[in-house]
Amino acid sequence: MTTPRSYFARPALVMARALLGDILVHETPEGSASGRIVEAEAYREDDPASHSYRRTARSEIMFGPAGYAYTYFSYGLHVCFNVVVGEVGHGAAVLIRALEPLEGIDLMRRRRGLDDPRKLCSGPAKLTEALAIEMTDYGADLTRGPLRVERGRDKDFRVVRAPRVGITKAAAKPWRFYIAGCPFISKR
DNA sequence: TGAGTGATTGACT
DNA sequence: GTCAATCACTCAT
Repeated sequence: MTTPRSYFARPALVMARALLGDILVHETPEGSASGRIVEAEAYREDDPASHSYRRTARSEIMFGPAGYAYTYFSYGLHVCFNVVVGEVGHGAAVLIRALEPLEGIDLMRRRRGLDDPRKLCSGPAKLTEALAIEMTDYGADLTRGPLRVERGRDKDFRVVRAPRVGITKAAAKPWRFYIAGCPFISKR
């Protein structure tokens, strides 16, 4: 299954909400793992909290075509995963913060060293570990291929809009979206 | 060339 | 609630 690039070429705030209920899949030699996106945050170039606030080598990919992976290394030990969104020339992306594990749960358990499904993907650096997403996935095409986003069928849920998590700049902007009542979102 | 910073997590008090 | 781990990136010398 593939997802058209045009799906991703919409503004960050629209996409942060639209991606909820979609499925993130990663197929590796160890097996396939996937999860339903239940929490996401929007980042834009006019936003001091965004890596694209300054256009640099690292953030350049956010200004290119939508539907590619932007991964970054955080706090010296974590990888976080973003979906590049919006029109070419706009530095926009959506940070995927939490998944509801669907496929390959035993594989995720092994990678995370945990049993509780609620803790496997309930944070931006947790889901990358569970799905084995690494810096080598920087720039991966998410419309097709081993690491991809598939459109979800069930979108029958209520969405909560709230301030983003863990940032110091522009912390008041309510650009975090998550599925109401979902037990798989990150806390705080 | 080097210091400060950070879209985090997990262990410990 | 507090704090260490640990490094790529950014900006200032």
